[in-house]
Amino acid sequence: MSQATLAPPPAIPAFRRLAALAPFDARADIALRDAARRARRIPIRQELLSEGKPVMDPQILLSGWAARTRILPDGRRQIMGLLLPGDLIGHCYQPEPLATSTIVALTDLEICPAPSAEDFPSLSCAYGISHALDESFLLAQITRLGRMNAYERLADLFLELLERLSMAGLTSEGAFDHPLTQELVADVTGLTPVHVNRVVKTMRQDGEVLWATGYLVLTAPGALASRIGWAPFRVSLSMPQRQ
Amino acid sequence: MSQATLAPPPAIPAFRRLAALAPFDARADIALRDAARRARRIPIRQELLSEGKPVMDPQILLSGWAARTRILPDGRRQIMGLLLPGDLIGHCYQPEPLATSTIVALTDLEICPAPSAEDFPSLSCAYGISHALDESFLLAQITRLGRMNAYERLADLFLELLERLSMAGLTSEGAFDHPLTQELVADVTGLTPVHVNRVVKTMRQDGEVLWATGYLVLTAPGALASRIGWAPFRVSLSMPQRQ
DNA sequence: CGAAGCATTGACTGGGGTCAACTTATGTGG
DNA sequence: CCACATAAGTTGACCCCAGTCAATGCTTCG
Repeated sequence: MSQATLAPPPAIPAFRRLAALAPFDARADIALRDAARRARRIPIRQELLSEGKPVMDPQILLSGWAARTRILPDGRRQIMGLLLPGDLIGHCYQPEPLATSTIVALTDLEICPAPSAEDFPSLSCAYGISHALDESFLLAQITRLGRMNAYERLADLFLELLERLSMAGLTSEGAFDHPLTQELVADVTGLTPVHVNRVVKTMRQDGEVLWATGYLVLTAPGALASRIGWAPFRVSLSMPQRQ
Repeated sequence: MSQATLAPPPAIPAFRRLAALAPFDARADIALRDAARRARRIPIRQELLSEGKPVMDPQILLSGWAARTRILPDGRRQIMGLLLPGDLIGHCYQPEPLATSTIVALTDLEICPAPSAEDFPSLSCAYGISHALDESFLLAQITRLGRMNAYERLADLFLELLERLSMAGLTSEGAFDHPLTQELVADVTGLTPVHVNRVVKTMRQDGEVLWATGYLVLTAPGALASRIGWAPFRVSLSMPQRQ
């Protein structure tokens, strides 16, 4: 037996995502379950990281949504990206890291300390890929804001969310639960809440989305993706392709 | 002597930047000079990385400017960020990395292989900080595109360039050389070339900038910074503060 | 049941895009 | 060294996407 024992697909969505990025061995799986037992609850609206302040030890987001935000002196707010179950928080490669953005809980959260990559080498691969994906989300966000119109921005964002949530097994048939208000979507997409509302109205009329508070359905994700030229994220040859 | 010998301030701008991020020892300095001797020239407009293709071994940009770009199916182009002397190219933490954006030379470049952090531990700190700064530039870019008007976008970009170039010693008195066309600035800031031209005209009339092809002067960087709420980048407590 | 937050809609405005013409560099070959 | 070609910068006229302002419903939850 030269091959390390792989853990079975995890039941916890957050860990299912990590395993989808790069399989890890049974030892790492045990460490993760153990960490999950020491999970901490974070109430909605609480800040996990504050821009300019030291960064906490690396954590895994077990459940709930969070946002990386920056606020301009005059109050304008931009959300740099959303954090979903299975995402990493506070993984840095520089010494004494300072937070470059504020992370705020959009729902009540569960987070747990991330087993260190040194102790569990089979996790470092998943961590590295997760990190690279994070960067890739930022690039997608830049393209959205810089070169897409309002309709495309919303569609592109929804497709990203669908893709990311599906890695954790949190979607079914193009549908997923979410805690987004139209104001939050506006702060992600660089629009105003009023205009988000108008665009959502159009998307509904087009039959592209069903949006109810807390719940979003993309009726034809594939068609929408090809219409706006959206493509899945790919940051490593070794990352398993989705079907 | 418990302290490692620190190298004197490097003469090459690219290395001066790295040393400014985190001091390294004489051994690393020698390795860098040695790498510089094996520098490669890249002609203008050549691609260093291509989106979706495997990433080359880690390199240091010794001289010249490059851009991280993404092109939408219909030809719209967005520049995610600019690469300046001393910036790192192709440093990834995931296995078998694939490029998430295309990197194209805006001028003739010199690049050299980056001495590995394993062989020269005193460099890993500078690499880590450089990596964190890169992310921080992406966040700045997102805020620019999402929540700033055209005037602020240009001012913010110019201040970022001034700050970054000054770390390599490539500025004097708010002035620096650059290879930017108004079309390139437009692709960075998410505007059209025509509108960039109009905004530059206003900035000239305001006395904020002197822009000639190849050369940019910010007449009062400090005042401009406080007017638009710009702040220097800070990603590590251990990173030396600028004066 | 009241209050606060969120969603929705209309009327109007304006920043930035589009189109097109023209001027000014840059440069390349004869 | 000039002639021509091409790229880059400049300007005006006009338009439209998205912002602003404001009023009105609709939930949700204490």
